[in-house]
Amino acid sequence: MTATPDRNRLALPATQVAPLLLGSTLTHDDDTGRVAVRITEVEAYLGADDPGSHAFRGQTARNTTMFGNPGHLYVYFTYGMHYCANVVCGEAGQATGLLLRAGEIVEGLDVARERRKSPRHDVDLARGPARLAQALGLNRKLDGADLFAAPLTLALPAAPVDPDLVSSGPRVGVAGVGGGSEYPWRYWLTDDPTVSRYRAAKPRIPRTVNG
DNA sequence: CAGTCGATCTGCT
DNA sequence: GCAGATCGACTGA
Repeated sequence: MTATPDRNRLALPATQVAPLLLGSTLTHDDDTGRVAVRITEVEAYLGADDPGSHAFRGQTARNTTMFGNPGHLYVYFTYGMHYCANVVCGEAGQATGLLLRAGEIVEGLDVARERRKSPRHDVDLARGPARLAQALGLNRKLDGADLFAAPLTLALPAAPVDPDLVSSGPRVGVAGVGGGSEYPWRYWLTDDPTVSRYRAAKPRIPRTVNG
């Protein structure tokens, strides 16, 4: 390896970093346990110009981390009960990042099972962004944390995986502009069993008031 | 397997 | 007030 730190390899728009992050390993090691996940699915968000991004409407208290330096973890709380985690990419201010959508538990299987009681199959432990965050024990306290320092370790592969093994398609859960095939910004390892099942983003139908 | 729905925080209107 | 980068439980085939 050259002297180029892995952090600098993240200082590009998320769509360019995506193939590099697939196959990488993220480890979280604290007093509640040590779990490592091999990333198999990510979703790119491109900052102020991306209607599907949290950064689209500018910087807020929640998304400040996205506007910072690459190589940090952006953790947000959503739907009243779930955490999701992004790897911040690009240069400071660009607010581009990769949502970690799915992975394979490669270390700390027992700890991951303890954190995620419901699934009957280990393949479901980190299948989906909120599940992955829960299996790794990620929460708002880790928002802004350095991915290359304790308690986190991000290990990038020496070289990106073979492009033939990578598939891409529309993002999940992003409705309207930015949710169609116009933006195929979801990337996954083809045929990997831990990749989350695709669900088309559908606008919710409001309940009728008069029941 | 596909469709539906509740849980309930955060930011914007 | 309301929609959202979701999940798990439930329903009907």
